[in-house]
Amino acid sequence: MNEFCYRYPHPAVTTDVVLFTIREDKLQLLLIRRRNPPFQGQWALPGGFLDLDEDLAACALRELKEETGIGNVYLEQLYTFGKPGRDPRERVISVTYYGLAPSESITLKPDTDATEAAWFAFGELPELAFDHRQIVDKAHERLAAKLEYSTIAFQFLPKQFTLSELQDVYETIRSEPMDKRNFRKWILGRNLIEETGGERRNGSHRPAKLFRNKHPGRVEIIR
Amino acid sequence: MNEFCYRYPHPAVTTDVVLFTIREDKLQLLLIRRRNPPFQGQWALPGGFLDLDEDLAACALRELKEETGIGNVYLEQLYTFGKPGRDPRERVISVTYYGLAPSESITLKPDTDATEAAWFAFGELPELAFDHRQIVDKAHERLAAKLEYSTIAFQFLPKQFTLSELQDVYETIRSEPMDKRNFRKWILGRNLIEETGGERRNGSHRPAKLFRNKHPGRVEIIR
DNA sequence: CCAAAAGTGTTGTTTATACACCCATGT
DNA sequence: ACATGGGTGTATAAACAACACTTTTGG
Repeated sequence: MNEFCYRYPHPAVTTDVVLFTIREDKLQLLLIRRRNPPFQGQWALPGGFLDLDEDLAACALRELKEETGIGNVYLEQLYTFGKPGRDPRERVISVTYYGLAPSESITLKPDTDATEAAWFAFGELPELAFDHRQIVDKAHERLAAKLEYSTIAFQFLPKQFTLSELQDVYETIRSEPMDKRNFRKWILGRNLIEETGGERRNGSHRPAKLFRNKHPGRVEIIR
Repeated sequence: MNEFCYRYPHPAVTTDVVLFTIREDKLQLLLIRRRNPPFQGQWALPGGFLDLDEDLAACALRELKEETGIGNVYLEQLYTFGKPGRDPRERVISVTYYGLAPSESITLKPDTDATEAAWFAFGELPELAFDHRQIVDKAHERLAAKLEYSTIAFQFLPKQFTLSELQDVYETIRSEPMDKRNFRKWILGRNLIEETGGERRNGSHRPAKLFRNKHPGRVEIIR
């Protein structure tokens, strides 16, 4: 007990993750229900304490995996929150990440750290533990900004996707409709995607051509 | 000695600051010479350990003040660096900030923590301690990006400035010349600045009109 | 009168916006 | 045949880029 001693006081360091996806044409994010105090029973971002031999991003990925079963997602460092008093137990610095996952690739497997993990529509979030509401707002702000000048939108989609699906991503996050012809002209003019040759038959209507990201895995700055 | 004990290991948390200014038509940044090991005698970013009751930004400002005598500058959180091994003593998480200061307002008063503080041209930096070179590069990248879509450039200038001075800021950071007429059309069309009515007589040539930022203190997103 | 930086418009090109109909498919 | 989402072009407006000479001052 209390065996880790230092000559000067040290804060605790955690990572927390805001993981977005798009389901049912809504922007949703992943929360876990806390099984321990403080804020026991309340919804919170997945996250936890940094291991001393572990990189920050690795910690974020590990906690996400442990608490929700989700791996293989795109994560990017968001901001570091550290106001004194944000955790009632001790001084905690939280290095936060945000991430995007295609809704297909995600299966929830809640584990020991959390009693429950679930997706919530961004517009219908419950009250969150700690200052997590502030973190969520910052993540949303960053996501919306980055949509406009990077290829981050592709991270919401599987390897192959239709132009309508891509447009849906933009419309959902911007929460306003876009003109179909202008959108297609714009995205095709960027030289970011190419036809796969395949098509998707999706119901009683004309099949849609499938596209792929020319530089998958990498989020690039455009404009 | 070793009186601060925890049940789990805690990393140390520091803040480091990349402070830019423009002098002699060059982008310069502020370094201190380390007076203690590790990296004793090498140049490094101003910064130091977080006090447990102190906000992160306050820590950055305090260390900057203590080590260089500079206060009252615009600081913005940059990124958090925490790779294991980046400090040979113990695990250290560094929450970094970058800042901009008008060259007029800065007087260096090196203090006890550092033997020396000095400005270096960005293109002629000495070898830096820790991973500070990486931090500097990230700060420069962010500064250059932010110049294009925010009003951050004003932070390099005093309250009143001429359009040529403002253009010099843009040209210095982008390191390429801009067309004078297009620049003036562009910046005046943003509705960000206004004439003060005064003018600056600066040598044997026509005096320049002085302008001021309409919303001083606030860095806004434009475009 | 000379040197030096301040100031000022027009034109062509590129990029963004507004807008409506036909196409291929499954039932 | 019809309902459904997929696919396509043109015209106008706005933003950007290229470009050179006159003005005011101090010495």
